[in-house]
Amino acid sequence: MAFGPAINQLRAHEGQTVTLHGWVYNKRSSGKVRFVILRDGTGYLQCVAFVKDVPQEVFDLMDLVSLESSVTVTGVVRLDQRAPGGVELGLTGLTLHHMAEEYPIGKKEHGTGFLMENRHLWLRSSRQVAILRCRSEIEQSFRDYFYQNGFTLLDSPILTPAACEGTTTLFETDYFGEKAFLSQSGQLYLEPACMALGKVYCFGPTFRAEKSKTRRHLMEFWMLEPEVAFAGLDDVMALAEDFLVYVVSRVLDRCTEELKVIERDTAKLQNVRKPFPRVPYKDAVAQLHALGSDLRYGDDFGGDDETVLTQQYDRPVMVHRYPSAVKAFYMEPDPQDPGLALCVDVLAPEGYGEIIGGSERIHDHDLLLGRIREHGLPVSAFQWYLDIRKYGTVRHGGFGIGLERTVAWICGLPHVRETIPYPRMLHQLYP
RNA sequence: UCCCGGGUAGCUCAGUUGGUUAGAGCGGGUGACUGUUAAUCACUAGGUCGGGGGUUCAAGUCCCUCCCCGGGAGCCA
Repeated sequence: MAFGPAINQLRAHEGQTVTLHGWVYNKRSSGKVRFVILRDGTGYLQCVAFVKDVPQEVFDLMDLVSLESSVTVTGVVRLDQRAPGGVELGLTGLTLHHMAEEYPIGKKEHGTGFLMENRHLWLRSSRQVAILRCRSEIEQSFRDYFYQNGFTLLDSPILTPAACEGTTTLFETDYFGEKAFLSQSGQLYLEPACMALGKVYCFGPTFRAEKSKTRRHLMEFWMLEPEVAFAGLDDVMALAEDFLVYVVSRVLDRCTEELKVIERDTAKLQNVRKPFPRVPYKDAVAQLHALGSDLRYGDDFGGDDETVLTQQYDRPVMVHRYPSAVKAFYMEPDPQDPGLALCVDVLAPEGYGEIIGGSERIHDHDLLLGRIREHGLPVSAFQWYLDIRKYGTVRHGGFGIGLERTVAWICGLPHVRETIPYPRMLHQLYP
């Protein structure tokens, strides 16, 4: 099948007769003149015909054709101020591929429950198209940044024998009679790999069986994790900062139209420049106390605390050196204060919360062995992980960034469910 | 698991102190209209008021219970 120009390229074809394929987005009529709005995935095109200008069967079909029917239109491209977008098609031919049944999603408002049940159709709406284009651009920029900065992509396994971090809930599956779990992080596999390749990253789906039911949680989400040999906490923070600045500027540069459709206030994204504030945990706690929080020193931040704290800044905030007790077992203790971990959480502005968590990893064999025992983890299962500390161990570190939370923040969305084509949420596995 | 808020037409919702035959907008159908912009206008079809039980002369409305959905907490990206 020969494809004509895309709707968003039509302006260059003024005066020409073109043929386009798409779906009927809307239709209107006024007696002897009829309008069919065509949608092709790149834009919307008003197609116009007067009764005297086209064969009767074409004019009739313009009225009979149902919303979302698939059609091919032929006509002359012309500029007209009255057309949405300023370009329209003087329709001469209309052929029907399939007459759609009554379309469930109307032009008026719908509830999110109904839209989620019809996610496969909801994807066709202009807002969802714009969001998914932004996601695609963000995902591409994730890969491009690390490719351009000398990292090697290292795919980590999805089926794993045990909890990477021990405690949190995992999806269990059967592996020829043995228990296997869907991965919740590739980090433990990246640490050995960075000793082979220097700078590595992985990017893939991640699974958490936590029964979380909030606007920030999915059971299945995409996470990118870099890991760098010879890197300390300051290097990890600098990397996270440089990376986020790149991603945001890339979206501002290439997704202008999409951000307009979503009605994102891009002024807030323009602020995402170096340097990001680096706030020690203990200073953040003091700051929150001054703002009225009853957070206890030693506790991790709650959702409200994160929101209040990030509202004090116009760009992402890097909170570092949390108490070791609330962080993962593999994090290097701060030599200045061994009760603290050399870790960082990057909190997105506007109340979007944690999008990055990273740290310097323990590189001393005996210290790590002690931590594994303290956490009640089976030493034998972690032998390969401990091995790295026996053969030329070095300081190293990295972070993980959640794609969906990043998309939600950059697009200014109230809920992560719109950032992924088919969200997997608590009690929702359909469509 | 816990705490809130919901469930009425295909969709989004209203429904007073418990009181006659349960309403609107959108969508569907029929018709009108030569430049519509979520077109407009007229007419029309469309309901097990989430399920079960109870109180009452009378329940969409009050009580009990179960189911489902949404938001939040914990946990996390």
